[in-house]
Amino acid sequence: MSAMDKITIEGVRDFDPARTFCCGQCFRWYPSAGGAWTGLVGTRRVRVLFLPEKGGGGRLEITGAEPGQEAFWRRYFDLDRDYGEIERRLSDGDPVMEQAVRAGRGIRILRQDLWETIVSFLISQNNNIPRIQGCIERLCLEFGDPSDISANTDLSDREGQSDGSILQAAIPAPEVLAALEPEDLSEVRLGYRAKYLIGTARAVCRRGLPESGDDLLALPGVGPKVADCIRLFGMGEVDRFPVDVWIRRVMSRMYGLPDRTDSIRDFARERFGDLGGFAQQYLFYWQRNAGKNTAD
DNA sequence: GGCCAGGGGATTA
DNA sequence: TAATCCCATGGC
Repeated sequence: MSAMDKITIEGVRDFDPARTFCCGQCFRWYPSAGGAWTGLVGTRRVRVLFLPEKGGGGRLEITGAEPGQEAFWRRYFDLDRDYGEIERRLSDGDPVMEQAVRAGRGIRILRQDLWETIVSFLISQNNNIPRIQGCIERLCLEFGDPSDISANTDLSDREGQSDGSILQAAIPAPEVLAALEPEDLSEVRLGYRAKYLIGTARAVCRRGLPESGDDLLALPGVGPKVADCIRLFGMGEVDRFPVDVWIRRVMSRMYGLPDRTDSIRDFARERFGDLGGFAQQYLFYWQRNAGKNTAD
């Protein structure tokens, strides 16, 4: 482990870190100085900077990543998938998606750890993103293993000053959470989600992590929406189209659909097919940033 | 299938 | 100060 651990990946195309980290799929990436982003993946804290080059591609610098781990990061950022092709296919013949893709060009679907994804989206239910992030940070700080920091990955530009309370520790292991009672989590302020988290941790300790998406619905606190998020972000099922209030809003407004989850999911399966997950991310980001868009 | 409590906090009226 | 909303689920 060196103070200068860094991986550089050349020839990266169709990647916009800010959009990727702000499209609702992940909660542990924060803006850093100079357009970089600092995040925690597993126990590893890294800083990511994308440097565009002439010709469309660019160079991805991952500070704090161990040399030799390039394959892991290529997979995490889904770098071997052709997102330019996905953006073209979704835009073709669909003026709504054309706009959504234009607003969200460069979004990638991260391949996140399954347990982290389960914990994150259990907490996310009926909740807003800043508070989800706060809950996760408090949970990790109190019960998680300390972050593995091998290089300078300070959060030097968050709200203008560094913040020593975020990205300090990893998501707690299932065994750790399974041993808790809801009152032990009171300071994390999860509300009614605390009992879901503990119940799910106990189920995972008994039966292991779910291997199929259909097994997710047996976990306490996991319904259709949360299961779709876990399948899309944690199990690589990129055809999943999670329907939440933002998606309902944009779909009913732009496609004239009735504001009902079932009909929206049916429409998405018909229209987007195996690209449903990508379409969902462009639409979610577009709707969330409606009115404050620079790319459109 | 519809209704509503569950927690908490930010935003809006 | 009160009402409303937020990447829902579970129980009735």
